[in-house]
Amino acid sequence: MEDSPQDFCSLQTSDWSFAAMEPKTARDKIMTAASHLFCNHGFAATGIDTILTRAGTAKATLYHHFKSKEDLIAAVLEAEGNTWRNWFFGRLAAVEGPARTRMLAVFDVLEDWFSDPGFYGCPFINAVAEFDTGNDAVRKAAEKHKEHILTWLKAQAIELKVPDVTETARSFAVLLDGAIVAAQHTRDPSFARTAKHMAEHHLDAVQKA
Amino acid sequence: MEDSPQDFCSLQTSDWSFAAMEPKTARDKIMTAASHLFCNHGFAATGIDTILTRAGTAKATLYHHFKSKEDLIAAVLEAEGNTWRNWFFGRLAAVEGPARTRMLAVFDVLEDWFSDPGFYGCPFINAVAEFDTGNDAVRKAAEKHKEHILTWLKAQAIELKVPDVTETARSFAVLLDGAIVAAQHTRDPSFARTAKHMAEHHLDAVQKA
DNA sequence: GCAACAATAGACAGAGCTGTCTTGTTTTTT
DNA sequence: AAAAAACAAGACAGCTCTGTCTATTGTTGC
Repeated sequence: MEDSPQDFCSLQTSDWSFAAMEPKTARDKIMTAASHLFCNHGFAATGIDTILTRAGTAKATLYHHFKSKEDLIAAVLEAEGNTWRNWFFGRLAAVEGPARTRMLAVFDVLEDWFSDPGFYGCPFINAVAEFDTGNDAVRKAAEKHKEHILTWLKAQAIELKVPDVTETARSFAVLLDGAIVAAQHTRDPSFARTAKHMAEHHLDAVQKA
Repeated sequence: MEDSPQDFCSLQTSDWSFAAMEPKTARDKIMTAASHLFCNHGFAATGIDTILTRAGTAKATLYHHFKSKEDLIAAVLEAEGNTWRNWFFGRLAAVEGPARTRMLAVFDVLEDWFSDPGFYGCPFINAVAEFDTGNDAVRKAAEKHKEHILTWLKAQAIELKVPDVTETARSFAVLLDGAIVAAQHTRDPSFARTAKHMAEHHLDAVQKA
């Protein structure tokens, strides 16, 4: 269970996670520690004291910034979502070429994500898996995250002039989730390429029609 | 948090879960209760006493049959896996027609699963999401489950004479995971059909080559 | 009938959990 | 320099958790 901060600090290159940012204020230190622990050991399994020890802060400080553990979980999820989406969409915005190329580049960026030694799957998928019916705030946060991704996908699909924009976005969403879970379970980043091939097949099929 | 057994008993028609079997021995009663609670509220969040109350058994009985909570979790996962695979592959074995039809029928059966009001996602995906690096036995159990599915998929792919059996099986696995997660998050069973369309596109693409 | 087993009921220990509170110190702002 | 905010350190209450243990009651096989 002991989880040395060292092996994590060696991953500081990973810029897709809030937990990789070097914290300045005590609030950031708490968020960073909580982010890492929640994502690697689960939300329920991570105690407040463990977070405090890792963050090197006092308990009163935590409860000064967050009114409860649930509140902290919500804050961590939101921060992780923001950081990840900035990273992900930023990478994609830099892709040159037509919409099809950019849309398929999704899976190249995914593969980079999967290849990071600190990859632990999608925090939202993991959170919903843990709480399921228990925590509605978590479900809503995950929903919002997925909505952001769907919106981006739809914008690309419109540019691509596919016949059914919504269905293409949904298809890509399924491939995204599937690749994430497969890569998380097997620790094999190449599932991103498997998903990419299917995305190509899908676009070929709907565009030639 | 209270979780009336009634609303669950109304789902006793769902035969894909161990938790839907009517228990006879005390051991079964514990397994059934644990199965339901673990899958609906998470593993860490479910206490032993909660399981005992639901099962209506004594604590000593639980620790007579299982040496620890971890042991119980392992047993529940194995039972859930067996029950689910029997149901899933049983349904598929009953499908008439060529291998392609049977392989695509995977997603029809999935949609039935997703449509069950008691659907909570895949226990193995949820378990790995919750424990991640924490519990190796859980990872191994999930691996074994995925291996069973991949084996079945490969057998179909061989019958279908696709050029790359392994890659087709991997592709279907990604679609499976993706559909499960998407359906779990949105509670929209039609993601199974989205996945099915992509599976068709994939088979079309690799078979015409 | 009797021995072996399975199950019940519940007290109990030891630990961990969340969250509150106090007291003092450091940092920032004005 | 003075006032205000942020933080550290840790005791504490109240609860829940896992797992053990004792004492007792059914149930089954021989």
